Amino acid sequence: MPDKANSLTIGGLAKAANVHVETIRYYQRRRLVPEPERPPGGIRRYGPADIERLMFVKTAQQLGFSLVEISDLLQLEDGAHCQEASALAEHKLRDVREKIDQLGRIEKVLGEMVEQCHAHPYNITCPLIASLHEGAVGGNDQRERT
Amino acid sequence: MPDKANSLTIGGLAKAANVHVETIRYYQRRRLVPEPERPPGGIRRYGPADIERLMFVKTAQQLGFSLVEISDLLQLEDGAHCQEASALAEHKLRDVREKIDQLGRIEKVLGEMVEQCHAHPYNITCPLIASLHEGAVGGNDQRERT
DNA sequence: CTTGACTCCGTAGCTGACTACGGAAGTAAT
DNA sequence: ATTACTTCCGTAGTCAGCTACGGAGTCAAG
Ligand SMILES: [Zn+2]
Ligand SMILES: [Zn+2]
Ligand SMILES: [Zn+2]
Ligand SMILES: [Zn+2]
Repeated sequence: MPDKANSLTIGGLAKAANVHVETIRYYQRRRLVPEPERPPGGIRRYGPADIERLMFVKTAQQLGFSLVEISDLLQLEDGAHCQEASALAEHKLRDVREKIDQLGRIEKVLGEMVEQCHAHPYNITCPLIASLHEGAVGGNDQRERT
Repeated sequence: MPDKANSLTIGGLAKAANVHVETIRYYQRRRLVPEPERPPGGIRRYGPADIERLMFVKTAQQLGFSLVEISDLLQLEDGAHCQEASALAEHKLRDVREKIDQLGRIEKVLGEMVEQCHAHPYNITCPLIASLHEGAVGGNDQRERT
């Protein structure tokens, strides 16, 4: 019964998964989603499995995985490679926590700057601008790779 | 006495401000830093003011300002445009807080996934992978412009 | 006066995740 | 059967913020 199940054209699939057609094609080129055979001179059809796959990608992406990392995750899709999957997820978790820390520092500095700015008397130099001259944020610079 | 004050070549300036030479040139092209005149057929010289300016840019950048926003800030460098400067900073502060919120949500989901993964019995499908299939993160999607 | 480091300048490449464009061919509705 | 929408496919462009390359000119030391 693949006739009624795989009934979507790429446009329908795009709507169903809430992505653009070009995004699907892009994912196909990157081998993130499979590209079904096409009946010679005809049009490819897609079904629920393809929708699911696209949503997997999008969900992982919202969790901060890059497309490269997502194709790694897809290698583990059988659910049997718990070890590797959780290693990836833990790594991401560390990354996310680092970002939160850094942003917290930034928030503090920016918040103080804004506060000073609101508090300062009318005719002296704006302390917000002044603190940009002084150098403000402490914290790690280098971005990690992968 | 500009002779001894403006004594750095672009390489020295780069070292003093801890950026790459090419970055300085790039900033010059973007008009973020001034490009001093060059004695015909000679070499440009830089001084402390140029170091300061570069550090201003780098500091603002660490606070999450884009180069475009930084050139806006530089328009306000006289310290007299308190209103506009604090508006920019407050906007950034909102952006930073939004990012922190979103990352917090992600941290929660990822953390739960990892935990489940560590807890699940040995021979069933890894729940981490399973939750990627279900769709996980709630929260705003659309990225703002500017 | 040669060597070697550095400057100047323009242009091109990189990363990541798309987005746009253009022409041909298939498909659906009237 | 004509029109209008899609699909297919490849290539190229976008955004930010650099980074690399290559050839010519300049400068200071030895
Ligand atoms: Zn102020
Ligand atoms: Zn990482
Ligand atoms: Zn698991
Ligand atoms: Zn904003």
